[in-house]
Amino acid sequence: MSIATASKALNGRDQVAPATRERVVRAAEQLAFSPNQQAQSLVAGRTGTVGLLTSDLEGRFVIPILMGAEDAFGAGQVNVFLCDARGDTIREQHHLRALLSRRVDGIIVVGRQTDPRPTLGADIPVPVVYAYAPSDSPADVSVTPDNYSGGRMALEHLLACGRTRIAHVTGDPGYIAARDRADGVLAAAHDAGIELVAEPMFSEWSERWGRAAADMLLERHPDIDGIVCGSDQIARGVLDTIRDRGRTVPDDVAVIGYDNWEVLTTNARPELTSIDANLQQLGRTAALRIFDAIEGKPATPGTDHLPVRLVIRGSTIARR
Amino acid sequence: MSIATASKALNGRDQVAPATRERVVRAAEQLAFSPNQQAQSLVAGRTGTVGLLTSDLEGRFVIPILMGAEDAFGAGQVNVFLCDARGDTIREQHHLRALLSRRVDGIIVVGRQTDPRPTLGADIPVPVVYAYAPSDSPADVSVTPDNYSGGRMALEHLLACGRTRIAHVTGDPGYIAARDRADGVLAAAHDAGIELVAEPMFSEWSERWGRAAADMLLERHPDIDGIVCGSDQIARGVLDTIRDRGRTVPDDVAVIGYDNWEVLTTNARPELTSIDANLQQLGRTAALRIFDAIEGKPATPGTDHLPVRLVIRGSTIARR
DNA sequence: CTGTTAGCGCTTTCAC
DNA sequence: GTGAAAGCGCTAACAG
Repeated sequence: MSIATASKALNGRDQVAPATRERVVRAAEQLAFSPNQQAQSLVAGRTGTVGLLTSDLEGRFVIPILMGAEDAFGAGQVNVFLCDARGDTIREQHHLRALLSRRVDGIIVVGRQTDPRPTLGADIPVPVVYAYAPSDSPADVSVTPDNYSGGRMALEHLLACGRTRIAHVTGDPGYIAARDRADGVLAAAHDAGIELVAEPMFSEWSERWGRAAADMLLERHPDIDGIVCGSDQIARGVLDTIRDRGRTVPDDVAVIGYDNWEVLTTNARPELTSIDANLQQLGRTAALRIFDAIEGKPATPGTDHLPVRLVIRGSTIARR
Repeated sequence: MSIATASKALNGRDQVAPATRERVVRAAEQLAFSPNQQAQSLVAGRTGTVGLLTSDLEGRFVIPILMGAEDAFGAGQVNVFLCDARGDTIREQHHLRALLSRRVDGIIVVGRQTDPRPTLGADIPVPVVYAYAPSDSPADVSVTPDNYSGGRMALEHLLACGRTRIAHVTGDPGYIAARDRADGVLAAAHDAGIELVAEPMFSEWSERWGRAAADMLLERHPDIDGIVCGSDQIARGVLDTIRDRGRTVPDDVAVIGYDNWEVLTTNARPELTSIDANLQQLGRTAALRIFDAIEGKPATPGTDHLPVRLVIRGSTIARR
């Protein structure tokens, strides 16, 4: 029995007698034979591995994206190298080099904010897709959540709940995510022919800020009936203050968060309505882009803004 | 110029003339040559890759562990395949097979709770270390946080803060983590010659339960001055209720959480003292165990309980 | 010091 | 239908 024949038998090549194939398969099982992917890759010229290069320390964004990517690739077909650059360019270069020398078939770069990040450069010999944080080069392929639409969606939901005296409390204005969401909120208000009770309030992504902002809003606009928050953390702070001041949610004031971070939304009093960025879908899309590029399909460069979705809970519509 | 010589030059073998080496290195740079790890691994018999097999969907535990492991291996020296089995045994087997056929040098298995998990079996041809969730086979190597000591540490801290009328509110009694922590709390109380104001209260790992439990405790034991919580989520609920009932933290009641989950602890009012499981250290230790095993050092089977640490914030000691 | 040779484990022609 | 041979990109052993 030659090695070549065994190879054909195991790989389903059709130049093998059924009987022979049978014998080979049986033998392989007995020996618990598992083909050496290293060697297979060497001859095939592709490894079936992809690198995921991230700086998302907390893993809040990267994990759903990774899961989506795994889904798209098909579990076990493609494996993912996860590398954490910790926001350090040197370390990123280091990891990039390592990934390339391991001959990954593609690279997904995941940022921790939606601000554009520096491109890895055009001379990478494998396809690269930027997820969450788009690349600053229009020649690259990027996928990112549509924060503008998210902002719109949040405000429109409050309108649909019958609210008209609405404010927007959000995080660090240095983040483009904060500005995009605020733009969406303002545009939706404008389209509906209403004005927010106050200018959007920017500060930091924390519960503390949510508490402080809500305090001020309730003081100066006692008739306020809806607050769009730029993050779930801010929303948690807002909820606390409303409660402390003896008002109820959602009867007096409806509150909506952003990110749909489960640990925050489902533990809130009442549970928090929020905008979900569909990160798993984002990961899936990124993986598909890589896949297409590997197959040689021409990539459309530029940034794709993927749809987000509204998750309604008790902070905007009372549960009975 | 022969290929072999080039290889020697680039790998720092000492049988090359300095001038030749110089020439080779320069040429390599010009061509942006990066050696094919696949081929190197094939001949070396080891790949410099490790598999991280997890079922921790949220990534709350796995990310710090991954970071610790990366640290220990040295960034870029070893790369990590991250595979998420999603709590599904079939998928786990699938990933395991994929990892083995990729010839990883070792496997770290990360669970999402500290209850022992089924072993992958003794017939894996590479070293395996179980992190967070130990293996149920004493023949395996496991590292897990020392929840018992964590419970002790929490209670001792409240004692050190002068508290004596203390209760323990924790999560699902189906989790060994809940039981271990409770045992530690009780043991420390016993050693100090005090009794808890009530039996440890088990229910679920949620803020909702924390709120309900605190309500009951304050009702029945108005003089209570300290509460050890089994998780930060529970602690957040406890804090809310204490506040709602007009008592202050830490003056009237000191509260300590568990897990040191930043998003919960640093946003609390006041910020939450908590027990940190040192997961990054855990990851580092797991990686070192793998490393030793790869080097052929004999492994000590069994479960190692790694020390945890106390992180003091305003919920037990007032900040001025 | 340099180059030749063999071989890592596998797949793929291409004769037989 | 089967097997011998070449080669994927690299390193190690040995001759020159």
